[in-house]
Amino acid sequence: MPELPEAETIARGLQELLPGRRIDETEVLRADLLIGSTPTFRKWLHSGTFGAIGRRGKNLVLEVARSGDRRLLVVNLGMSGRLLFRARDATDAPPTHPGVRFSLGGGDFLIYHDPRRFGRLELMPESRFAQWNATLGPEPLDAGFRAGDLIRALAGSASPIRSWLLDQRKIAGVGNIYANEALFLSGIDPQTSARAIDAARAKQLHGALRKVLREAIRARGTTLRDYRTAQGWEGSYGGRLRVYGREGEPCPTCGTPIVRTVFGGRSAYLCPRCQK
DNA sequence: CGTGCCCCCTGTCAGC
DNA sequence: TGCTGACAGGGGGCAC
Repeated sequence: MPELPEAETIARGLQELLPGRRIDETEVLRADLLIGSTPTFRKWLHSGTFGAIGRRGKNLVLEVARSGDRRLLVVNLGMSGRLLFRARDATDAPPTHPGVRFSLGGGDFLIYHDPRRFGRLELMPESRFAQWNATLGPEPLDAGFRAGDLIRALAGSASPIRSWLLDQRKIAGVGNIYANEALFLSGIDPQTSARAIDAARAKQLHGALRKVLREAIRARGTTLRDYRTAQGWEGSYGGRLRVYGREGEPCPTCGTPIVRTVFGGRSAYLCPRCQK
């Protein structure tokens, strides 16, 4: 579910709510969501204090400090995960599938909710975090990520470009929605081999990726079904998607009906006229 | 090592 | 109404 814009939106929301809050207790209702031992997870977090909240790719990164030590709570939301701040005076219905509940004192909670349980939480010491961080590709919105970097990276791979974009080791944070949208904007067929994309087209792809990711962040992400911000709100980018989920609808550029194909086990949406 | 396929799990919806 | 199959934003493991 959540790709870079959704994770960024959640991180920004939590950054307003969590820093300085102490964890009184951690309840693990679904141990299969954790990487590592549940008792260690609970014990270490007990009396820890949240610091800065950020994101790496599609993952949320929550700093926790405890008696001079610092660890990173890394949360991957899978397809249906939510990381919700629930205030003491919340009146809406509580989450239906809570997996981990952090008591913040004063009756406030941070709740990890995940019906499908594809998500994972891992509490990482600094060294482990550095090792994990190194497995992920560059951040597409970083100023240091230049068109030239993308052009060089594409040259080595025979994979279809859509599959290449989904590989988190190549670029961090791009998922199926924004890969399809960026390929539409740059006029590239999703099945094109990565190394068959010339420099001019790759430069367009670089710009398109940054454009759609920035637009989506401004709209607080795309809610198709499960995604919610930390405050429980839906994202509004769904109505602005150009091709994703729009099989049979007219291409916004030329009016040709959008086509859905399946490869690599997932749907690709494209305009057969605009994307060659 | 790179790549493609299957599977993890639950909920929802279309079609019969 | 109720059953069945397809499908969903992700990613790890395995065979080739």
